[in-house]
Amino acid sequence: MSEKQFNRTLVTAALPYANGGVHIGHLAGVYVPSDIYSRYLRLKGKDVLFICGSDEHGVPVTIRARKEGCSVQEVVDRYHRLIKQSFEDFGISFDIYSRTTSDTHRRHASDFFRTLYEKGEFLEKETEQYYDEEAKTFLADRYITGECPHCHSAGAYGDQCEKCGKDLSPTELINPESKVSGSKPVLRKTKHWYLPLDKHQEWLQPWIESHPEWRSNVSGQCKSWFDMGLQPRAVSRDLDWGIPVPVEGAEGKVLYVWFDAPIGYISNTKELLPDTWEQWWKSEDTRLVHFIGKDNIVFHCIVFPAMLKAEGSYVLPDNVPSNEFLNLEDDKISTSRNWAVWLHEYLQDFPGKQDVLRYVLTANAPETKDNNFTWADFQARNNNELVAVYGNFVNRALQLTWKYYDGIVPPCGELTPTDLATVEEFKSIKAEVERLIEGFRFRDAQKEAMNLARIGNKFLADAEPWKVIKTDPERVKTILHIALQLVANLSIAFEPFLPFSSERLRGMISLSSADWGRLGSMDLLDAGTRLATPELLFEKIEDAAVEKQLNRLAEIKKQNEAENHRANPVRPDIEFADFEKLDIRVGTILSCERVPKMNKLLKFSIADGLDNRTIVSGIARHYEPESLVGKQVCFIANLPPRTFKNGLVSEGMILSALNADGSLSVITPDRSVLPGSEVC
RNA sequence: CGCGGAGUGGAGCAGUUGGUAGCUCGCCAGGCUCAUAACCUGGAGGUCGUUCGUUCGAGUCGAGCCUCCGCAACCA
Repeated sequence: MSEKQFNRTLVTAALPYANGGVHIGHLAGVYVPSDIYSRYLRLKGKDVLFICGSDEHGVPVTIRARKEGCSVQEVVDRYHRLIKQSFEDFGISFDIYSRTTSDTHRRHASDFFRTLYEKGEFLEKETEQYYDEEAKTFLADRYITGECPHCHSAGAYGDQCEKCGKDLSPTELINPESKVSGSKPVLRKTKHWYLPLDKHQEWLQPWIESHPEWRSNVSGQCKSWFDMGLQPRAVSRDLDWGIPVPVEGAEGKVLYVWFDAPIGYISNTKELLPDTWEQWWKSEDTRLVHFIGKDNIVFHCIVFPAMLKAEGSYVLPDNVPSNEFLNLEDDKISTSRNWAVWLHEYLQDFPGKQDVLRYVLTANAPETKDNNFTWADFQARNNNELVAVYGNFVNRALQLTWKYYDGIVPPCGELTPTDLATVEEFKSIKAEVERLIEGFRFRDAQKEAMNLARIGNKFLADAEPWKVIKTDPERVKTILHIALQLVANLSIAFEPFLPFSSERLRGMISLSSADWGRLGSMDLLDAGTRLATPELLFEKIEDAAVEKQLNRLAEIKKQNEAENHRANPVRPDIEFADFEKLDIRVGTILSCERVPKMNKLLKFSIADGLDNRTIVSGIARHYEPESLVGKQVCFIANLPPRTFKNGLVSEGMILSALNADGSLSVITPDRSVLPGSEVC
C-alpha cells in the first residue's frame, strides 16, 4: 500500500446498542483504546474527530419494550441517557455522542438508501418468512423456537440448535413457536432489498489484502468470508421500529439495523458539523479508523465498505483495529445474565477512580486474544503499579522538594554522566510511545509510559538525595530538578491514558498544559516555579472494596442459577410396560477410583447383593472418588455391558441428577437399604 | 473433517522479517529509608499445547492431532 498523506483523522467507536448499559468488555474492546488514540492525536495537534452514538433500532429493543410494557422510545431513551452519561463521566472524549433516532440520522440514512436504490445497487427478492399473527410481526430466526430436526431436542432456535450445534433455517423446525407471543407462526411472502456483496467481492478482497498492517484477527476473519464466497445480504426488515424504507411499496418495512447503524457515524458527524462534515467523509486525505470488537468485523470490513463504495462518494476505512473479548472472572461477559461490571455502577462504587479502570483495562486489553478481568488483578495493578510505581515516584519527588526547598523547583546545575544517561533514557520513550500508539498497540504504549516512572524511581534510588543533602546540598538541587522534570513528563506521557490523573498532577506541579511535542524535554518546569501542595495521585484499594465486588458477582451467579433454570419439557408418554422393563437397583459403593487418561470417568465396584459389579460413570468432574466409597447409589442393572476404548467394561449406569449449572449429583436412597434392593 | 483467532515460567501478557526465551505482578534473598511497608539490586521458576517435518539452527515456517474463544436478525 502506498504511503498516503492524511490531513485529518476520523475516529469512530462502535455504536453501543441501547438495550443495556456499557460494561468493561465494551470499554476494553472499543472505547478506551479509541479514546486513547483520539486524545493522543489531539495532543499532537492533529485534526481529529471522535464520533459515536447509540444504536437504537433493531429487534431486541422492541422485544424489551414489549416485555416491560412500555414504548420502544422509552427504552432507547433510558439507555441512551445512561450510556451517554457514563461515557461522559468516564472521560471518553467523543466530539459527539448522538443517536440513530435523531432527525439528522433518519434523514441521512434514508437518503443513503435511496441513493443506492436509484443507482440500482440493490437486488429485490421475494421470500417466505415466518409471521407471528398475534404479535403482528415477522420473526427473526432467533425468535422462533421448535424441535430440532436433527437431534429432536426441544428449544432449538431458528438459526441453530444449541444442543447438537447444527445450523438450521426456521422452516426446518418441527412445531415452530414464536418466542415473542408463544403462538404458532405462519409463512408469509415478503419482499426485501439485498446488497449484492458477491458483486463487491472482486474489489473488497484485493482492497483488504492491500492492508497487511491490519490485525491478523481482522484480515483472517475477512479472508474466511471471502473463501466462503460473499452472498447478497438483505438490508431491509419487516418491522415497525426503525427507519422506513424510502421506496414505493415498502410499507411496514424498515432499514436493517446493520444498514442504518454504521451510517450513524456519518450522520453524527453531519449533526456536529452541518457545513463541513463532507470534508471528513469524502476527501481522500481523511484517514478513517473504526474501533470495534471482534463480533463486528464483517460489518465494518465488508458490509459497510460495500455500502460506501456503492454510494460512491465516501472514503473507505484505513484501518479497523478490532479487539478480542474480555472475560470477567473466567466467565464470558453477558448482558442477559448480568455477568458484567457495568460502567455506571463502577463510577458509583469507585468515585474518582476512572483512571484506575482505564489503566487496568489498557494494561490487560484483549488486543491479540481473549483476556480475563479479575478484581484481584484490578486491585494488584492499582496497588502495585499505579500507587507503588507511578504515584509513589511523584510523591517522593514532591515530598523531597517540599522538605528541602519549600516547594520551589530548584535550579539545575551541572549534569553528571548518570544524569545524562537518565535524561537520554526518558527522551527515547516519546518515540516509542508514539510508534506503539500509532500501531494501535495501546497496552505496550502504556507500559512504556510507565517505564518513565520506573526510570524515576531508579534515578532517585541511585542518586540518594536524602544522603547527599548532608554532604553536597548543591548537588541535591540538580537531582530534584531532574526528578521534577521527569514528573512533569509523566503528566504528559499519561495524558492520553489517564487524563484525570494527568490533569491533577499538572495542578500539583503548576504545569499549565500538556504539550505532547515537549515530551522528553528537560525544561518543562522552570527553576523557581512554586509547586502546589502535594496530594496522593493514587490511593490503595483495600481488600474490602474488592470483596464487595466479588460478593456481588457471587450473588448474581446464584440468582442466575435459580432464575434461569427452567426444567426441560416432559418427554412423550410411555407405556407402563416400558417402565417395568427397567431394572433400577440400589448398590453400595465398595471402591471407587479414577480411570487413567480418562478425565471424566470414575470406576466403581458396586455391591449389588449378587456377585458385585463394575460400573464406569462419567462423573469424575463432580466427585472425588474417596468421598463416594460406602455410599449407596441407584443404578440401572439390566443395561447391556458397555466396553470403553481401553477395554474397561461397565455393567450398568449410575443415576444422577443434572443440575442447572451442569453439575451432577448421584441419587442416594433416603435410608440405607440392602444392596440389590429394587427401585419401584 | 465448515471458517477465523489463540494455547509461552505460579498469575496476566510480549515475542515484528527463524539464530542463546522476555515484560509486569507474585515468590525468595539482600540493600535503602525520601516515599502510600512504597523504592532499588540480585535470585529461583518455562523441554514455548502435542506429534512429525523443513533447516546448520524454530516459540517463530509446514502438516496432523488436542484444548479454549468467536463466527451475519441478544452481546465489544
